[in-house]
Amino acid sequence: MLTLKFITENTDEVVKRLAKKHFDGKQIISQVIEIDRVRKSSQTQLDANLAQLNQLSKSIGQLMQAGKKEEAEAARNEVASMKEGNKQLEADMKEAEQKLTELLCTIPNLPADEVPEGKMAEDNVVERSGGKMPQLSENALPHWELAKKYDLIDFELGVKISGAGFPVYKGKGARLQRALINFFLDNAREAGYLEVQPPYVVNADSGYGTGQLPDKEGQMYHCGLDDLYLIPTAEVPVTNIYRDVILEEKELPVKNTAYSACFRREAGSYGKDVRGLNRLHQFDKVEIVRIDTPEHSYESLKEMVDYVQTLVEKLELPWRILRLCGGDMSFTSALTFDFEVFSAAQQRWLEVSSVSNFESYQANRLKCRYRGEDKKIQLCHTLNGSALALPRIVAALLENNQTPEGIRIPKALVPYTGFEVIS
RNA sequence: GGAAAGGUGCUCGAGUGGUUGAAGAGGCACGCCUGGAAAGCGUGUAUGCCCCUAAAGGGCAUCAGGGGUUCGAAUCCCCUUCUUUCCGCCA
Repeated sequence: MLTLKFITENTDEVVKRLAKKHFDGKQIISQVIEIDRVRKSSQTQLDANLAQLNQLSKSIGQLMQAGKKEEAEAARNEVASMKEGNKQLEADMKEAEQKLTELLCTIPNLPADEVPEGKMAEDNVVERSGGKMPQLSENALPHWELAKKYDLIDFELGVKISGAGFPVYKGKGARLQRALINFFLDNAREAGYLEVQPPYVVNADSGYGTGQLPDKEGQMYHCGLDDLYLIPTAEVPVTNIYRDVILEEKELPVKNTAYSACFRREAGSYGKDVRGLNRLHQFDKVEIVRIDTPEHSYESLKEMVDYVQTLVEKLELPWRILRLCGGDMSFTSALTFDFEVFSAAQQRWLEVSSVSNFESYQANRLKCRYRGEDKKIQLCHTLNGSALALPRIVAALLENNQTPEGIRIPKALVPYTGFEVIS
């Protein structure tokens, strides 16, 4: 969430910038400022009262020791009567605090200046693109047909075991998954990221820290008995490593990478979007996460985007990078670049990565801070990106590389798969 | 799952109702000492919020989290949670 300090000091700017995300913040922000005023005044009053109480209590101790029982008794009565008024003040303050966080959680992050205007996906700007568009024959198959033909993925079996969106990978299909995961992790490590293996279920505090809770609760699977959530991305457990942490400036940027299975309920999705591997309830992904200083975070973002580009290039896929417009970017992001690869048989672009700078929006919830060279403590910037999500990469690989002799595996991946062709 | 013991600052560790935000030790930072280093000596070493704000200063809260008893709680009581040990179960 945005910091109160920034909102109160830059009210007009905040309202103006939120408009780019098509969020009308005028009313809610004036509400925030008003409630903050209430909070401050009740705290000032309460603190003053408590100071007086503390003083009196101390004097009672001294009077008792000095044997002045009657004076002590008088002071005791005085204190008792003062306490009543404090209860109301305390309640006011707590209520204001709670209301404030609730409201702040409903305000999205401010888009960076570089975010293009726009309402929807069509308004995103193509940043750059590369790779060679494959020329497929007339009878080219979509990946779900190919998966069946070569017995790589069994969607029906997944339905039997769990439900739609939980495919079973088999044989070379399963080995391809494993190869991609290792390929991505090795590349990330070589690029300087520390590999971590996080838990796949998280508590509510973690969900709240990265912004999945409270508003996106319906997108996560929830284990009611233990009140734990299945992670929708490794971003959640990995970023939460740094919840309530004060880092030293010289430790930054922190660079972590993690493979995890990801679980998403995807309520409300339908049609061609969910065909085959296009949208699943469980999928594999390697994530990269960075914690950085405000001064360096955009440099980090650039490095991350460049890094992801090397992956799609090594996989020899036609790719493009989109700079998301204000209307299409996520609630918590300040600037996002999406990577898409072209799925030749489906004749459509598939999103395989989303690389974002959240600036201090996540860090404020996480209380992830750093101590600068000047000893001052301030919020970090957090960033993350997929590097990469597997299913749509697999879809594009299968479709684009189909030949009469079978499906060709890109060179860079062969050491990982142990085979050059799926036939 | 059953039983027991615990959770104190960067770390270890003292502290069972009254100037305890917290002894002591270690670590770390700075200074002195030194040709340099070690040792030694000295100083400093939490976070959030509020008041004031230029700085300085002051106040409140925080000894796992929440609630309670009390004029006063790290210290007593209740709930939650986590850790450790033993038993049970088990990849």
